[in-house]
Amino acid sequence: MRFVGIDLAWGDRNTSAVVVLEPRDASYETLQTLEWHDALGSNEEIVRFVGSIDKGAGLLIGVDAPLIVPNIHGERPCETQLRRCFGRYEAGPLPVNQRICGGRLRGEGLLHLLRTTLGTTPEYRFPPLEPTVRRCLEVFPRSAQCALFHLKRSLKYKAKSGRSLQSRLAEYARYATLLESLETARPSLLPPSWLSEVPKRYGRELKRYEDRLDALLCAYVVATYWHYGEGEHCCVVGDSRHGYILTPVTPELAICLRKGAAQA
DNA sequence: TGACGACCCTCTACGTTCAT
DNA sequence: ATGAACGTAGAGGGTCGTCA
Repeated sequence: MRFVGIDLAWGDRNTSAVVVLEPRDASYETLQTLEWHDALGSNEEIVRFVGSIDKGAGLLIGVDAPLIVPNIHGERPCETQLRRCFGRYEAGPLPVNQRICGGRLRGEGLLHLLRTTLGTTPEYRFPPLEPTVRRCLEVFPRSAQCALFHLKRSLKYKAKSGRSLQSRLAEYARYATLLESLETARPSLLPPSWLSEVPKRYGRELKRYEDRLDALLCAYVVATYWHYGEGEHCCVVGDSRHGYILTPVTPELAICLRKGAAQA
């Protein structure tokens, strides 16, 4: 079984990062980093890289990018629902529609390529601990951070006007420390060696480090989902037809999301 | 109740810095 | 002097929280 996290750039100009996790032993309780790449270009390049670590058995991929976007205008129902519960944590998702993306949605292209090349489908329903499952699911790191690390507000490490480099570097260090703390979680994540090496200045290196952190978190999220399935640890918001987002949850967030689903 | 700011992420355009 | 690389500002859609 292998778990892949992809931080997918929306456009072609920026690079994407991929982190691959594998269970350390047959107990599946501890995950270790098998492989990573933080400067991948096209979808073809990404699929080639994922294909290079695929053993043909179980493969679960988590992508930080919209994969199913049928709506022309407005936002997807899963985004509305997610914002209602995560908005107070300043972790609401970006509304996505075909108009914003100019009708050219990179995630859909990647999903298609992964399906035809590696046989991973976007169907999110499968029994936990199924060792031969091959799926590709949309995940959202910002909500995952709030739920996994019990944050009151999302981490502010993204470049934004008025945000100093110093404050961003502090948030990166915090993010890295929080990811390291997953060593004592279930499943346990052995921190990769690069995790504590936060770049000290602006530039490509910092951007790629950021992508790697998000890709690592995406991989961990799908691994958690594989372990527990949908329930008190993880929720799938939305559906395969209108688009969905997989996110870890706290018990309070699970109640909020269930309430939202009942109203929808 | 309405207005406003903040937030999510990426892109484009433009200005600045650095190497050749 | 020139071009490449990089940083910054603002736009885009929709919702939530705060304040008047």
